[in-house]
Amino acid sequence: MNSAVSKVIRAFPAPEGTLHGALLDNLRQMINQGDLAPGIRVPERMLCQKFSVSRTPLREALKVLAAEGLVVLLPNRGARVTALDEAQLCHLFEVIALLEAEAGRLAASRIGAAALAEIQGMHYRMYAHFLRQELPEYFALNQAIHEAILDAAENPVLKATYMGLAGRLTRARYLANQNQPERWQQAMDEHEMILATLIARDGDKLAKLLAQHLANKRDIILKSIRMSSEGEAAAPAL
Amino acid sequence: MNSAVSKVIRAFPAPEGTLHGALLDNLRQMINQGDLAPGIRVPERMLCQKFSVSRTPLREALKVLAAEGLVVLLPNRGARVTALDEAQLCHLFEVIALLEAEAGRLAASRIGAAALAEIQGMHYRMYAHFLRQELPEYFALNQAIHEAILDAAENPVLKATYMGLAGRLTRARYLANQNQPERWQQAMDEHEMILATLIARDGDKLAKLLAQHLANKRDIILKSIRMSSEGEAAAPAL
DNA sequence: CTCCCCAAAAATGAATTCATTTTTAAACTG
DNA sequence: CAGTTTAAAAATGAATTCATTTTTGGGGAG
Repeated sequence: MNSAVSKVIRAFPAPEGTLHGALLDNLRQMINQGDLAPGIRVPERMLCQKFSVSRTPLREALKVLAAEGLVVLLPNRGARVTALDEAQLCHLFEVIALLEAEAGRLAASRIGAAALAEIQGMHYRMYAHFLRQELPEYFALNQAIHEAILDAAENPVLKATYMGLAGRLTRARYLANQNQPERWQQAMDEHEMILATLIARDGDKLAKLLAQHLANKRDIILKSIRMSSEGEAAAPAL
Repeated sequence: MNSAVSKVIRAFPAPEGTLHGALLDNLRQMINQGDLAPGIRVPERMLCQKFSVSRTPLREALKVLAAEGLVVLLPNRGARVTALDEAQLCHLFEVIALLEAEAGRLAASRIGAAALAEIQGMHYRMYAHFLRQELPEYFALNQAIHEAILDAAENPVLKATYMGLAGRLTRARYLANQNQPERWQQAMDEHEMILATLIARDGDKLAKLLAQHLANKRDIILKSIRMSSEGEAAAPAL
């Protein structure tokens, strides 16, 4: 039922039965939840102890995360979580908006009745969580709906690319949701429009709505960053 | 001078002084040149011998290539180069065209005089190589020009995303160029139009031209695939 | 002759070990 | 006492080693 909640964002699925695959999931989660602060050095030993594995699979996982842009590897100086400054965030959103708008356009013409019903169902469940102000559940379904639109576009490359970039935003988006609950109602309204337009199969309008939805999200995140870095001296990185 | 020739397509630059970084370059080149045929198993030992390294850095490099989609890793069963079938190729082009069209739109408004002159210079050098029918040099400058447009868009995320996807096409594009020289003239004409439109700073028109340019490239590659897999029984993979 | 089963060989996944680089911290100098 | 130098400690990069899985090839049953 709530299987969408535990879904992991990943462009290319790693083998399930391997340690480095499991490590990828865990490290992603740690980064997204903020357990690994951006910018600070991440000692391999510590992570090895935490996950009870040797350095070999851990280092493989770090290489993959680096290839995805979630961490940066400095030669002989370890890995650190990528810090997202405002400029990079805007760049990320510029591309993500492009991809999701195109996905909406494609989805409007390609989506089938079953997938449409599925999205509708998720939408109403999300609405219920919104009414009860249950943020984690709302957040998960929100992501699931956007994913479903990407699925409906029926272009695996488009989806994988989107997932890879969206994964880099997960942490920022979650923080913004926590910091700016007053924007919640507006986001919910936008989702109502998005669903209606998808049902109407108006691809161009849907593309515009999704792009605007993301632009709003971006502004919220930017405001949230500026808020949280108010007292700190010139450290507006996330 | 001809530094563009040796340029490597890579979304996130790997550390230079490390073995696994150098291995990434070498493996990419081998894949793009067809030294590693798609679909067949790639024994680690063989590659270790070839590059005179142990399996540790090699396996790290393979994990990264897998994350990028250039190879697939089957648990306990090794790595193999990803085979691009027609459907995946179309999906790739759909996304790449989207990205490059947007890059063109952005570049038209953001590019500076110096960068524009640089592109013009590359264009004329490319034309010279076209006249002399020097495919490798033409090919390298062609890529460099498309890269320069991405640079001019001034969005590092857009460029990195584009580079990652374009890298997966390098092999196919090179093969198509070899197989279909008669299309060369048309591609050259299209580049003339693209340059003129960039100089005129007509973003919308440039976006359309680039999308069309890529659509034509896609058709050439598809035709080339169908040609080369004529006799073979249902093996239209690249 | 074909198919199936099983043992030997080879390949992969991961831990350990070794070498080099970086970090640290204390001692020394001015 | 501040700043520099340097030696010890720690961390990273890579090779080696070990365990498990898969592949392969031969022998036997039908």
